[in-house]
Amino acid sequence: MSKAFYVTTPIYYVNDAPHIGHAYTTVAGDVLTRWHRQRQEPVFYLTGTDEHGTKVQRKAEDNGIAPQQWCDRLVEQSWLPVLETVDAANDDFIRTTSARHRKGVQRFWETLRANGHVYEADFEGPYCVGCEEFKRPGDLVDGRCPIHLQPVEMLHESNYFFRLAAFQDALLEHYERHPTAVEPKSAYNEVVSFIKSGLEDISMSRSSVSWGVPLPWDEEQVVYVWFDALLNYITAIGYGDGDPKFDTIWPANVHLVGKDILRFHAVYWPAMLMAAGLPLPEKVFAHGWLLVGGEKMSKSKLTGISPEQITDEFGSDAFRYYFLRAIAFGQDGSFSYEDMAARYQAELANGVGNLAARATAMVGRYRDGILPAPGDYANVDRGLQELLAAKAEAADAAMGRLDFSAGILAVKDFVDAVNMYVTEQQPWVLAKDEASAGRLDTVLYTICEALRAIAVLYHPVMPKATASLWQQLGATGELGEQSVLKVGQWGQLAPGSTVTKGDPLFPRLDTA
RNA sequence: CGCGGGGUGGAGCAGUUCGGUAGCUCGCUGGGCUCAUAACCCAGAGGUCGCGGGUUCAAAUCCCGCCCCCGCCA
Repeated sequence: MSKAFYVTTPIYYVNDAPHIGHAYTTVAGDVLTRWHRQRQEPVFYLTGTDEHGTKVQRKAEDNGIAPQQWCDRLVEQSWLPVLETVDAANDDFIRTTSARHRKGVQRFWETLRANGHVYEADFEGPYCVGCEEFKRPGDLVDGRCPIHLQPVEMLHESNYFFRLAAFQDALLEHYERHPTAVEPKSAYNEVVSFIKSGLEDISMSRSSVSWGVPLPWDEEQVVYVWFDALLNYITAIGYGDGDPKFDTIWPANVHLVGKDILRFHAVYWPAMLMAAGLPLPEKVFAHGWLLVGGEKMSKSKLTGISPEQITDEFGSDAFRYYFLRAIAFGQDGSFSYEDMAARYQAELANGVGNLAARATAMVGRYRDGILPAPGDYANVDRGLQELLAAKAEAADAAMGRLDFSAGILAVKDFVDAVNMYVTEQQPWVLAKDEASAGRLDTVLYTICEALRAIAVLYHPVMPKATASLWQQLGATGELGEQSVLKVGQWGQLAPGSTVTKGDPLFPRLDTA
């Protein structure tokens, strides 16, 4: 069995309320994995929640319940439902409080300790509870954490340290050899310059925290939350039990991360893996932020938008389409309701949706809903077929480099070309003259066959609408199993299929 | 001198790696069509590419300086 194409999202912090930024990452990973599934590769898509740390513990106590109950509640009520909301087809959901994760974390650090990568030392320094991190004195602003603007606490601990500094050269060499291991380029440069600035050994345990995974060799301490959380990527796929499935999935092909957590994923994480003798992930991709009104969303500014607010109005397909289409992946992008509505109307309702409606309506009206066999193809028809092959190839190439907007644009170009083809071929004129019946058959077939390809190409992005289109075309076979690599082979839709005009794929918005 | 992102037609963005007709979506104006979700197609108007200097035959793109906006655990 060939290795699965393995994609991960960051594990989301349970205390946060899910907003469209989280959903954006989840959708990106979902589209990427669905695309690879339709390249007929084995795929594994993982997401989950990060549940340990002082903040969670305190929040639970504030609410008068045990931390585990607090986490359970948030996962059930907030995080799992979001996956439904955006129609994510993840293969697993890892929680850092699960037994398999704790077991894997303990096994991992036990191994590193046995191999001499962990040592004990005293440490004293300013600690920010918000960051769950010791600060360097130079980072502080007026004695406060520059991020949380809260006073720091001076903590003295006897901690265990991970020999991060020892991996500095190996990391640099790795990144020199693999210039696309971190993308986009700006993120790569940032990582390399950070490593070059010098790495220091880093504390991997906490004695002051109890809500975490206990060190196997010292139950008085727990694993520092980041060095617990990162391991989800391997504990979810069987690292803890030595499950043979692990080798069919690891290493990850893509870790999707926000640009803020780049350092953890592109410096600490590979160093940890090197220490454990495990292969490194092929790529860490740092995407940008979603901005609302030009600013980063935040709960305090009340700009955090929940995914439901959008899907309730536009549906999950439009949500998925919009964020990947309108924003260059890897860069910040601004979200606005107006832009979302405008694109929905123009590209989905008036574009693909309307094309499907005009096509199915004409087959219904002129051919009683039975798809005619095409006659001889004219040059225009062949031109459309060639365009499909070219655009399908372009879409695949774009998706391969996580350029979702270019991938979608390639398909959209084809949709627009088909709309133009309909206008130019004027089937309604052909229908008035019995002598043109053969030509009408060819034109109608061409339009429907083009739609078949559009359904296949758009399926990873918009699973629901394309399933409806597939059914309206009377196409056979499982849509999710249609190959995006062979989608350009003309003539896959069988003549004689029953074509039905269904409800609009994307109803127009009430322009109130 | 904390780190980072950005300033391109009315709005939102691409293009800057490897200088050479400034592109896309929406909006706007005019025309075509009537199969379709008042949708579709064509044409057009609209830009000192933040500011100043430099390099060059040629700069949104390279170099120097400056101004402004924004983000900092998705």
